[in-house]
Amino acid sequence: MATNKLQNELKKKRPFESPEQEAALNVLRTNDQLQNRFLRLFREYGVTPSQYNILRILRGEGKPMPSLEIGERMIQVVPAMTGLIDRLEKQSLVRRERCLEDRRVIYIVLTEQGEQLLAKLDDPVAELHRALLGHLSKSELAELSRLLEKARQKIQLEKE
Amino acid sequence: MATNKLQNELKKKRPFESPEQEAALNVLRTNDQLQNRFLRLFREYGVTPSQYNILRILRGEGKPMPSLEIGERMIQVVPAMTGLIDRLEKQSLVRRERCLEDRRVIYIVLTEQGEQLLAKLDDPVAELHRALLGHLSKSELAELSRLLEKARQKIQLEKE
DNA sequence: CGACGATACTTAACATGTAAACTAATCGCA
DNA sequence: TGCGATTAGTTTACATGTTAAGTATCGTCG
Repeated sequence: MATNKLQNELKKKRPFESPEQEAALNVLRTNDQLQNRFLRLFREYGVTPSQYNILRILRGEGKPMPSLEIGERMIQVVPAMTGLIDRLEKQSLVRRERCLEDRRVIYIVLTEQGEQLLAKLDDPVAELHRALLGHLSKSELAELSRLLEKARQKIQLEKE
Repeated sequence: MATNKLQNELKKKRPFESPEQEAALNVLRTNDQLQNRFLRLFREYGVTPSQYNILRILRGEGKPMPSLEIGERMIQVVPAMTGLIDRLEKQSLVRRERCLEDRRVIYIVLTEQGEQLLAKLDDPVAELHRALLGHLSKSELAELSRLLEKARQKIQLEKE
């Protein structure tokens, strides 16, 4: 075929220079659309995707964590954490607690309100995942995850 | 197996709730890492990924375009375009030109400097794509693109 | 021809992400 | 002991993306 879907979606006049570039743009575009949908869902509950991510990480860990450690599990660079935590604290979804043994460290504690918000979001989030990606078969989803994981291998290595 | 790669990467203690969620997080994480690498490359040349994207769209079109039309080809919402164009204009990579027939419309024109910057970036960009994704076979890349395109079908339908 | 709605774009206010520079506390080791 | 390097976190400055509201221009219909 002379043109393909993404090319058409982007109204590109020329074909892609390489399958690598096409795949990279597909990742970018799919991510943008997914993020956009979750952004809207989270907004109904007063949080942003990043804020939700932090709450999820805290719940997953099951106990307070230093903010840098949370940052490591996200893609984010350190300074972004400060403001993010500031806003979560303002909503009383987390609490800062200085570590007594090492006074440089500040633990982030998930509050009761934070737990409750997460609980309220569990079903809508799972449902949105299904609504957006449920038309792919289990084996397609598994293959997609496999390919994306393989894609990241090289990227991470180069990261140093 | 009890755990998988992404689960491990995220230091998650519990498995994913669904293959849909796992795939969505894989898209997110892969995108972040890809974007991060391109961010660094573009920065060496004084532009950001969004700015580069605009220049590419202009070159692809081959003639000046209204800024809203450029915005449509990106994921972006309208107001972001103004600042983006402002900064490109400050670097003399594009130029604003008011349309004489319809004075509401402002055409964005790729300048000679813009063309030159794009030309300088062509090789490094292609090379980075290969460096980051070249370890996937052609058929894997094709399958990845196919799955991502299929993933977007539902997302787009659900839009607005 | 003149007001009203639509269209193209801008402005403002805010959340996020990046880099660079800073502060405070701890560690290592002479 | 005590000084320099390291580590945790904050601040600042700026680019980007979002929503809501504003401005200018155009088209149309009464």
